Amino acid sequence: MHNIDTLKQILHKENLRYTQQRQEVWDEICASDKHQDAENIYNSLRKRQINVSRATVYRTIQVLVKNTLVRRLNLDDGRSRFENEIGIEHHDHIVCLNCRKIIEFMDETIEKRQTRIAKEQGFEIVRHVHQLFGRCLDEKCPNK
Amino acid sequence: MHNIDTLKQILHKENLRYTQQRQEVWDEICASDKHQDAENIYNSLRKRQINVSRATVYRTIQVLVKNTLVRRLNLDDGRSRFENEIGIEHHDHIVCLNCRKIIEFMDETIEKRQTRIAKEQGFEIVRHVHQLFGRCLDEKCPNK
DNA sequence: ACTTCTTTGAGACTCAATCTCAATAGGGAA
DNA sequence: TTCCCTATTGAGATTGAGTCTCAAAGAAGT
Repeated sequence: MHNIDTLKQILHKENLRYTQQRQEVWDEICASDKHQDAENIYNSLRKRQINVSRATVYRTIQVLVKNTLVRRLNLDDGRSRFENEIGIEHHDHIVCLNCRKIIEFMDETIEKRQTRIAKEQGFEIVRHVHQLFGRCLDEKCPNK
Repeated sequence: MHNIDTLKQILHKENLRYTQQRQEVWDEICASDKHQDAENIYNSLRKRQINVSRATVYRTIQVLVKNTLVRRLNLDDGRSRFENEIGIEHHDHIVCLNCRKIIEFMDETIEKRQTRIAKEQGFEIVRHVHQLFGRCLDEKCPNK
């Protein structure tokens, strides 16, 4: 399938070998639209009887992030979270401080303005972080 | 002076005692417009013959951040940086990936749009993170 | 199947940050 | 000022995400 080729392609480019473990880590990240951390990914794989070590999970994620198959999110809670970045349009995140629900957003005006602002300051943007932390109105949110 | 009263006020509100160490940590953060990390703050104080432990630096910073005398910045390099937040107008940051130079920016349009976007999604924003990472054109930047 | 070189896994290690607990020091009462 | 009570401090232990080490296992070309 498509995901296998994508992975093989970047591993080849990086002079790395195609292995079962790397495929499984990549599959796991693609399979979930949740924003999983490394430990979640490791546990999900183990639960499915797939032998893989924490070290391999972390090492594989590094390669995937470097090649923009995966995006690393830092939501200020001490661990990185990961999301599939292939075939996904760019977006930023709104996070509920109570229930940790994550909503994605994207605003063309903001994107353009930040590019212009950086340019005015003599910067060329490589990446950006834009996160809105707040409280949601969800029924199930402990917020009430 | 003004900074002493500010600190005494919030310590009183938090039912905490006013101590020399807490004052020194707060002074050190106010004294620098650099975005220092906890280790920097600790070292600066030690260099000035001020006895204070790492534990106290970290503990004091927590109180200052909780009471918005100080802002915590997470620039994705594994440690928090801190800046005085008293009497400073709100701003976000542009960071050079090569020389780590930090420029502050603020855009009213972006601020308003993000508030509206969050509201549309049923969120009330408590705080936000907006950071632009890129490469600067500075002469001294190893970027060249 | 053979050889070579990469990858893997278990556990050691790193590093920022937090915690522990005995010793120290605010600060109100007298 | 001194006493007393309780919070704070400091040194070092601990935590936890993430990285490193190195012997054993595995990919891939011949």
